Amino acid sequence: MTARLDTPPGDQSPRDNHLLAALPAADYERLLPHLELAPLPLGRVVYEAGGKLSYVYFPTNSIISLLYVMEDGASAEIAVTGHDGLVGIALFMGGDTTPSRAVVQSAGYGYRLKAAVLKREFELGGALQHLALRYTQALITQMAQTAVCNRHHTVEQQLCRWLLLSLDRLPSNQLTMTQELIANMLGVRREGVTEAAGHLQKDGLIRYSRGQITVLDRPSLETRVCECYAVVKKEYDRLLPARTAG
Amino acid sequence: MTARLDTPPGDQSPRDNHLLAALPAADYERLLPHLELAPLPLGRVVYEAGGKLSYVYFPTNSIISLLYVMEDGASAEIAVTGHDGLVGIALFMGGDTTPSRAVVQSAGYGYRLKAAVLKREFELGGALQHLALRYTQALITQMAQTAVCNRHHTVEQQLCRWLLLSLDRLPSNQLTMTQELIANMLGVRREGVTEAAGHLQKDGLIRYSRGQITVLDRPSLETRVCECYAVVKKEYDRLLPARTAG
DNA sequence: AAGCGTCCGTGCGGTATCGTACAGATACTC
DNA sequence: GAGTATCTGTACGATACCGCACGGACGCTT
Repeated sequence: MTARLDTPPGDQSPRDNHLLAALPAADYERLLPHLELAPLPLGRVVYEAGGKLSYVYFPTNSIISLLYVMEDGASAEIAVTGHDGLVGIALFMGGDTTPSRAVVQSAGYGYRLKAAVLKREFELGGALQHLALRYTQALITQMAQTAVCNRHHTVEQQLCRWLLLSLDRLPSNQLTMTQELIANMLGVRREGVTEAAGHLQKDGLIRYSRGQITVLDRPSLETRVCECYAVVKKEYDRLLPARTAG
Repeated sequence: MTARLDTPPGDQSPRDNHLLAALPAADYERLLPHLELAPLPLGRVVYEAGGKLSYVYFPTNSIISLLYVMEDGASAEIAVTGHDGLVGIALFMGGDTTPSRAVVQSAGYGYRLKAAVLKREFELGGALQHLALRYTQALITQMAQTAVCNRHHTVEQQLCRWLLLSLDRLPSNQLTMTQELIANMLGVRREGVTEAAGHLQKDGLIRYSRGQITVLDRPSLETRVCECYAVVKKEYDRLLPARTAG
């Protein structure tokens, strides 16, 4: 299957990203000329582990995974970002690079900003700095909770968490993702995902077919998920602005 | 056993903390009047999950664990901080609090700064801001690697990682820590730690007795540890200054 | 409509870790 | 120096997940 973008660029606005949407008019307009719309097809590596970042990305309707790939090829998702955040925190944190990789998990679009432009804006100490740092703290919570979840919870619980985190960053209740890929994200066997997803399907929570997952019963999903999801969600809600109107 | 501090306060200097040590004289002297020496006995909860932080701590010879405790009481260590960093990043990140707890894992001392003082200094956008942000990025790497390690590596590998991370933050090759407590940190059973530590002891890498661990053969520990330790160490070395002379 | 690649389901033995229970050993207390 | 609390070692069945193998189902291509 070819990775196809399901939304035409015409529908996009930088304000679809919650961080950009929360900027005061003055800051926003200062950045606007520098914001480039970037198509983000499934599987695109936004930046490689250890590679120097030349842009930060503000996703709109796409989802980006932060993934760590080990020496032996095994992998694990560290965190996930969508319209609620940005990709490339290492730029303003001062390290310029990270040991993890950023890869498009759900195709869509985002706006990107040249590294130098972002750094300059960040150094002003204004709204963008505050938003970026608060977002980073939310991201930290997500990573911490991922660590806890990896230690203590079952594959099925983790799958529920993963589905809900993805759903929160998508416009519909449908996502395009094979079990193989989910297994890579969760760092488990593909068969483990098959089994867990089978349970959820049998109980009517989701429908699964050849890389298309439809969530049918979100409330039930939330009863099966571990506490990790709620902890992360609550922190995001607390720390970050919801999407403000146009 | 009572928690006893094994170093008298007289030996302490704020410059023993690498972040404080890296501050230019002007910045350092501005902070100095506000720095209070704080004894940090074993087990002391520096801040509680969800609680408001009133201080940031700059450990000197103590080690602080960031620990997440689940609803059912199970726990997992998210990251660890010593003379290389600071405790309380939520203050300058803007969230004021975090869902995890900070607890003293190895007794010693630290210097603390009132929240308001730290925030003010941070807002200046000077050396402290840069150092704090770079440290935060290093911490993020540690958390990410903890997540990966929890997913993919054995208890023995994780124990080695944990020992090495602790050792790097201590002046001697000896640490005071029961297997029970280590198990809480790693989020595994106490018996799992007993078994793993038994292997290491049998092979002469460590000596273990009633809460006293002596590392006898650090090089061998480094051959048994998973890649996670080196990844974290390398990022800390890259991002942060080593201790500069007094 | 035949062929082929991808994706999903299943089965089975192997292993790491869990939960529980208990016994021995070391240090502190009185 | 007897008693007690704490810490460490051991054992054993239960369980979740792994590694591997293979079969079947779906969908695209020609």
